[in-house]
Amino acid sequence: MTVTIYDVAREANVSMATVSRVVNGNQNVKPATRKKVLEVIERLEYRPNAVARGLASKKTTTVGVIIPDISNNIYAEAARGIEDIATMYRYNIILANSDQNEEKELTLLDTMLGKQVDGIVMMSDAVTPKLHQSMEHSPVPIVLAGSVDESNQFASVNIDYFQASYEAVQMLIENGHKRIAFVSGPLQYTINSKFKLEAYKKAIIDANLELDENLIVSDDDTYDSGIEAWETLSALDNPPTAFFAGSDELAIGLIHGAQDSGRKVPDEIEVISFENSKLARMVRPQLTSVVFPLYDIGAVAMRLLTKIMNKETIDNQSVIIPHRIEKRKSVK
Amino acid sequence: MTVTIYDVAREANVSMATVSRVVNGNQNVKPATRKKVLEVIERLEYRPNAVARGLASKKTTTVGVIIPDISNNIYAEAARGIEDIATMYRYNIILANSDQNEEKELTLLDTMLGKQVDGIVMMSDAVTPKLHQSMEHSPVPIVLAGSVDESNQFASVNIDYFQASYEAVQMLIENGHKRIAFVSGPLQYTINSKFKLEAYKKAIIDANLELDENLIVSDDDTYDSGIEAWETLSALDNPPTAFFAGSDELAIGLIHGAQDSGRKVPDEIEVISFENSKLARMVRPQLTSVVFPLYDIGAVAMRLLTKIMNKETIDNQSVIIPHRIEKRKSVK
DNA sequence: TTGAAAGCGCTAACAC
DNA sequence: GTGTTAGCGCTTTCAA
Repeated sequence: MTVTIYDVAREANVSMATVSRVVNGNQNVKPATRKKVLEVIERLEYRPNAVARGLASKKTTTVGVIIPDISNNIYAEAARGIEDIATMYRYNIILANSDQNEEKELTLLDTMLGKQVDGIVMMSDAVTPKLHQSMEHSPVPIVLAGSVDESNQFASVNIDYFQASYEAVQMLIENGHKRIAFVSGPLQYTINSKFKLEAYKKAIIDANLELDENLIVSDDDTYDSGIEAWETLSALDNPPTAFFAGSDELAIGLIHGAQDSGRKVPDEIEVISFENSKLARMVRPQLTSVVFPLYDIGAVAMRLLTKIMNKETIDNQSVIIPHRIEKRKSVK
Repeated sequence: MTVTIYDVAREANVSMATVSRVVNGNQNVKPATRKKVLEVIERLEYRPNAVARGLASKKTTTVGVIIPDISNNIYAEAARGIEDIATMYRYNIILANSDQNEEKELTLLDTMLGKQVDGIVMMSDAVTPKLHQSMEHSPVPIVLAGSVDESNQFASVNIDYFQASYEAVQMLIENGHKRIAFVSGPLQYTINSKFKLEAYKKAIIDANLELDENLIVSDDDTYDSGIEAWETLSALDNPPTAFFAGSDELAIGLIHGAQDSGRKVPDEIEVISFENSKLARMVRPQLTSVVFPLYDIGAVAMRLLTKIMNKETIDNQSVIIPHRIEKRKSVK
């Protein structure tokens, strides 16, 4: 029914081996033979079976991608970067959502390894010990994208979250603010707890400002949480006049909260975000934001993975991409 | 090196067939035997090779997903719906972006079929004749998600775009507007040209309003296009007072354009959108919008695909999901 | 430059 | 209940 390599071999009066050679671009085939085989392939509409090929060659030219949630813009952006580079190197991608749930992450890892992927790009906001251990046992290379493994044992691609956050808070400090809040996503996420928060604290302390725990709020990274954060923080006896938001949605929530209670941004209230998604330009005032270049991170991670799969020597497993702050109108 | 079914058979003193049976949950295995095998599997950390399994069984438990662009929220939402249901039925997903480019769509189809996917979910804003033909030749089932095939030859999941659009325009008409603009995404997309636009025209004509071609603007579905559309339309001698926007970004661009030139929404200008992404709640005023339930469409499409792959009888290949309009503040 | 043949790791009759 | 065996469709030595 389906045409196999054997069928074209027979029709072309050559052996399977020869057909295999022309299909795989092996040069050791006489041009005339190649031509003949190619014609038969065309005529029979032969399409190589990648599964059989994978079994024989032990390579599937597909990589696994485990991300928390594809419907979240930040991860979708990274996924696009990963897929673009994968395509460029002729890999396909098996994509799955973990919802940042350790058990799912473990199952997915196992499933993908069962499917014999040649490598894995992983995004996880919290590399737990168990996950870490499973990853160590992987027979194929894994690279972390926009995800921090504190043991520094895996290949990874990130920006300098601490430095970027420090600069963001500093910008607010330089504008004269004494009461600066940090409105964060989940503190279970390594990046939030170990970098953004720590950088916030250090910037405050370095500037001899009072570090007030009441000014640190954490919930999820959503718009509604931003609005809520505004409400609780603005109700303080001595409310903040500036905000360092962990995400664009949080920042927008904060801004809308402020505006809805008649405060002017940035005249009275200043907000700096950490993300710079396309949302940043779609609010008034437009967001000043640390740029978290997810597309690039995904792309670089995938490129790194191809190198490792290809056994090229890697100079640096822990890639740090340069960051910058995009200045717009939510900060003076 | 890697442990195979043969290794566990040997260690457990049973045949490969028996191991295969326990791995596949076949009931014809004595409990004691099963237990013994399971222990060996655990001890040896045996992980079945899905590629070998796929070659032998001719099923890969993976489906292909071809979408225009995963970094676009609308498609990401659908992808999430697809993946959730796929996971539920133990399928994995090979995801690829077509950029709505016919050639890429064709190549991707071919690649995925080569990888022996068991089925395909396809999103394409324009099913061209060539694409149509390739899809017809697919040896595995294909279902269209949020995509219209006018021949109605393939399984598909959609909403009633025409009716939904008609209702949207009608809402504006009922609010007394005489000059209503249609600000659309690309008119090459079937949904835009055959449904939204046609419904707009019919609603205008049915209400005995003047159908003015100057009020029909098409570019891409972006925020910036929305702003531009505002600029060109508001510069008209007899500018529109209401807008039917093809997407949330377009609607937000329109609103910001209006607000930036001092117009009040919805007091002076009313806008209704077609999408209802989470952006709809993140603008002031919040968007009134036709809801385009992409997550559901993806989920239902995948569910439909599982049924077809499973050779269940399908009562209706062309599923139409109910639609509704979410009323918020951009329309009075 | 080409062919023969031995797997790759598993499933699925079929036999016992 | 369990084992034997013949593939699944291809790659990859090894010879010629």
